[in-house]
Amino acid sequence: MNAPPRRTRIQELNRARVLDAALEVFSREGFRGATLDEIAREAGLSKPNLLYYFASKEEIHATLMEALMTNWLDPLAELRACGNPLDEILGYVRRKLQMSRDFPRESRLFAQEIVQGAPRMQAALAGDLKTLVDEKAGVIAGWSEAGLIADIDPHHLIFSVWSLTQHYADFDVQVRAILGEKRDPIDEAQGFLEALFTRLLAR
Amino acid sequence: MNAPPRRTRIQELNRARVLDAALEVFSREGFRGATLDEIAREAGLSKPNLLYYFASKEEIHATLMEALMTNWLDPLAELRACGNPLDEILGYVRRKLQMSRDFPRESRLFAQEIVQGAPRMQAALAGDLKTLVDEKAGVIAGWSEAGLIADIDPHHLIFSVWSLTQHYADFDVQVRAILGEKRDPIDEAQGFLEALFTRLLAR
DNA sequence: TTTCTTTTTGACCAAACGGTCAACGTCACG
DNA sequence: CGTGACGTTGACCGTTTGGTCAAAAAGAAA
Repeated sequence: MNAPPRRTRIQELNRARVLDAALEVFSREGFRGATLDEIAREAGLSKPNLLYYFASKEEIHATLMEALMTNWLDPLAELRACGNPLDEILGYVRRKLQMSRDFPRESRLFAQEIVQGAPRMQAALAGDLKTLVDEKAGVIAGWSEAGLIADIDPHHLIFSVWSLTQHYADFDVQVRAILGEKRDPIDEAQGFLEALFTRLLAR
Repeated sequence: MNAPPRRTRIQELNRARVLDAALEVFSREGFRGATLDEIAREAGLSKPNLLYYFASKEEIHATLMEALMTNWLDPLAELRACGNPLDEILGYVRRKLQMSRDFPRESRLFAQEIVQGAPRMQAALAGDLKTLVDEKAGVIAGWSEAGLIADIDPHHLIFSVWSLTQHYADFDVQVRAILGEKRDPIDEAQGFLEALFTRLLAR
């Protein structure tokens, strides 16, 4: 497929620094709102130096999105048809919620891209993502038909997992403004969401 | 309080055109990503003409957010303590979902602002919004204690309504990419969400 | 040390940005 | 019809934007 990158230690290090800085800025400002100057400053490099590692703003963003896509699909990919249905779905919810806690910037980067109409990700959505979702929706539909869980639309079930878990990363400011400083949103969400999905799926 | 605006017909019309164009562009690109040139073009005005009606980009955005805030709180404000608990909550869900259908741009504008850390809305979140949410959370907690609905955290219940309904506006591209062209997302969501909240709240 | 490659940077560029202004139309109303 | 307020615009300004480039500095290999 693609040839091995063949990178020096310095390249490895500085590319990583750029991508981390870009994640910070893109997830905060969106693609158009982000500037190379800000990314460079955040990465601790001069702008020309940054452009030595990545040819353009587009390329940085594309690199970030590509890496994100894989990690994003992972928690759903882990859902096993052979496992206990309720456990499998609750496990998926737990993994997604954990990602909202551990990778909120990634979640917001993804949210930014989708809210803006996914101008540089359409293909991935209709491709890999749809393929995986349809497959897992099939698994869930099978469980419903076998009477192992309640009879609900599997696609909308998956959407509900996404929205309920990602909400705690994407809308973090709002959640914290309402709950106050003393409460840990995601900690509380864990119990709430487990109860929600348990009740939803019970026969 | 604030003096009556005293506006001509032309002012009324053109201010409305600017705000509509700005809603389109801001909701698509975020604050920094949006440009006055694009808003002006979308509104069918020259840039200086646009700046005759609004002093700055900030002012357009602020005007938009202020108008949005009221409409955004409305569906929750309508929740009545004296009504039937399940009906009241299902009614709230229905109203919110209807807003995702009728005002997706407003939903995305709001989402953009929050995802970006609510830099020009912090006060409103911790103020009016928190006040209203806390009040209604109290009502719901009362229903729980009275044994009229299941015992769940009222704040997280409200978050779940927000995330599940707004998802269909904010992540519209993704939802459509997965469901395909022939399915009507919000139409299907109606039934799904009613089932979800009925099961969640049942004693 | 020498030589060659990789890395870094200050100076620079054209385009796009938010915003201004003086001048010029257009409108309502007496 | 005249006149004063309202509405519109082309030309312009200083700054920021994504991106370039030649030249210098730093590493690696001999």
